[in-house]
Amino acid sequence: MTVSRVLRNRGDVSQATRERVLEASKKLGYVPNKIAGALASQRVNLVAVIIPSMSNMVFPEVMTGISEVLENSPLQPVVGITHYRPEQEERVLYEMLSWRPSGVIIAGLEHSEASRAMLENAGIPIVEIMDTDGEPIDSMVGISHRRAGIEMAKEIAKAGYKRIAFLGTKMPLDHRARKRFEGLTDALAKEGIEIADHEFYSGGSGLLKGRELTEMVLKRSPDVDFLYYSNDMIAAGGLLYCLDNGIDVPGQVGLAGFNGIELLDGLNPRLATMDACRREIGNKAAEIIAKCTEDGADHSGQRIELSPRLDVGDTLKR
Amino acid sequence: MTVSRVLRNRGDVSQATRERVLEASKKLGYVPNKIAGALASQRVNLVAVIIPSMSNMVFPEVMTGISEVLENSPLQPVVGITHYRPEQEERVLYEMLSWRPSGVIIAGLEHSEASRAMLENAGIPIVEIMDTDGEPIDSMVGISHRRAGIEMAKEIAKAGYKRIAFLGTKMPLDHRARKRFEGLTDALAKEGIEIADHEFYSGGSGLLKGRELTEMVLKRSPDVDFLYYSNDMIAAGGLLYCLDNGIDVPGQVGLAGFNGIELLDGLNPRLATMDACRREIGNKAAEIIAKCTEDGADHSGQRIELSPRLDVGDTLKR
DNA sequence: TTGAAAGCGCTAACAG
DNA sequence: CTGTTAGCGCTTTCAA
Repeated sequence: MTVSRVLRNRGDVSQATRERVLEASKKLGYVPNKIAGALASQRVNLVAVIIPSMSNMVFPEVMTGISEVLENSPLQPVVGITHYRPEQEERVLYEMLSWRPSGVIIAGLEHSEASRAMLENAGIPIVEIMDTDGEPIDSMVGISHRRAGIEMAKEIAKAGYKRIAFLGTKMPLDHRARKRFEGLTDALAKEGIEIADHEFYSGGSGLLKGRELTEMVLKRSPDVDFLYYSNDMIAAGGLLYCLDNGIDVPGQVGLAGFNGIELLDGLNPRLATMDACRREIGNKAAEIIAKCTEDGADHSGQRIELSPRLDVGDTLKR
Repeated sequence: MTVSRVLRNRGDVSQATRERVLEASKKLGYVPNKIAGALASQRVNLVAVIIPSMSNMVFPEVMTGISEVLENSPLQPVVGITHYRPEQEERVLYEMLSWRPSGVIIAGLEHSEASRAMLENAGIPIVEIMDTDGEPIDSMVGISHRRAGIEMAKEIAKAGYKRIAFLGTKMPLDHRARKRFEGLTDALAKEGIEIADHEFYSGGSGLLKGRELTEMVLKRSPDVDFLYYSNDMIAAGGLLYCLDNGIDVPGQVGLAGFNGIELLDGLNPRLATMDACRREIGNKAAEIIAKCTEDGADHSGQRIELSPRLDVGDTLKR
């Protein structure tokens, strides 16, 4: 009835009735039922955001980026966590899609067959984020992790390091770390360098984990002269380990992380790292969805590749 | 019809038809419409989680705690971010409530009048988390930040520090930091000690911010012998600053943070801190909501106060 | 400018 | 065990 028109401020309501309605609804503490609204209008102002984890600092920042732009729109993000498990991704996706969101932002390009099918048939804008090494279902925005690995390899080789070790998360889980590893390996191979050692771990990433991994590798392969970590937090742990043990950084051993975590900016020496453009990825992804719902036009199939900035810091010789 | 029964595995369906339905729905890629379902059943398996921020490590951990228990239930968390702004909280809350969630978990005990009213009239279980210094609307689970401040003050006084400075977030925003500050101040007063200096900041907390604040305070008040920070990240920055500048910790200056962030476990020396029980708070809060929706019984009005564990680490004399 | 009526796609209660 | 029917609280369309 008229009430509905007032509350959604659709025109064609006289000032008098409008005020009457507003007053009454305030007095009754009326909160509209979006469920009924959504059902009737076939429109839901929700965007599903599906990410692997919330506890490693990178996804909270992506979320911040998404929220930033969605706050200037009627859209609201709803997050689902997959814990890097494809079955979980499938479940969460199914759950989310059954709410008929206006769009979905999902991390990664690798999905189970069922997940792909759901995404393809959802009939809403899909943005796959973080990674651009592969074919998106619809749009994608991210960086090339392969290229990130390659660039880092070039920098390491240029600095003259020869015995390089990789320390990172267990591979089957984290496709992006894997791609960086592959990029690194391939690019080093071109320089005639083979990975001297590697160590994979599972579980949370903290300074302590970084220390442990570093100690393990350095004890096992004392001749290693460069440590490439899959994230900044364990790299920072490694750095602290080296400092504590009188290892000259970057002279004796060079170090690099990944992500460009702002939190760690105050480290001394400054860690070599590569900014993964997390917030920007969130911004762009949200913008794509927002545009689609605003004008209803087709903004699908966008491919936005951002360029991670390499920061050599003080832990990589020049 | 029967399809609905199969998909919700309500009994009373023969094996034969059940399989037929399942097969058909899979082939058609059928995803049920929860909106319609929710409207019809007057039940929505969503729990609204309203928190101030996602970028400071504490709330992601609370979220993890919440997800952990909700994963074993039909419930799904939906997060809203307030950026520590009451108006934003009001907006987000209104938005969330209009989806008629099964419960709400909201950070803090301080809310605008409008927010309180909404919460009180929502007719669903409300759990206010993080803080127990005050009166909850319904249930609450958290720690007493006031007491945390008091305990830290006692420890500091016991260690013989006399010139204590507080470094933390700007007050009007963060009630919990304020309560710790007040607890600290009051307890120190009892020992005849007055806060020697304080410095408030706004914006993100990182190592760099910790360094800057610490430098500022130490230059301004060179006689300060203890620095109490409102979070571990800036405390860690302060610690690095002291180490870099040849300040003896904890001899010349003692340091303590707050939160007990696992990420920082590998710091050397180990930071004195207090575990804020973030994950456990998430667990308990989610459990309350889950119980309510499971048995429909009244589990309201619970008050769960957890005890933060003090860890003196190596940056507080003993 | 306002009111009335017809669904949106499901669930719940009941009848077969 | 299975089919039918009547809403859930809105939006939309159409008539007044």
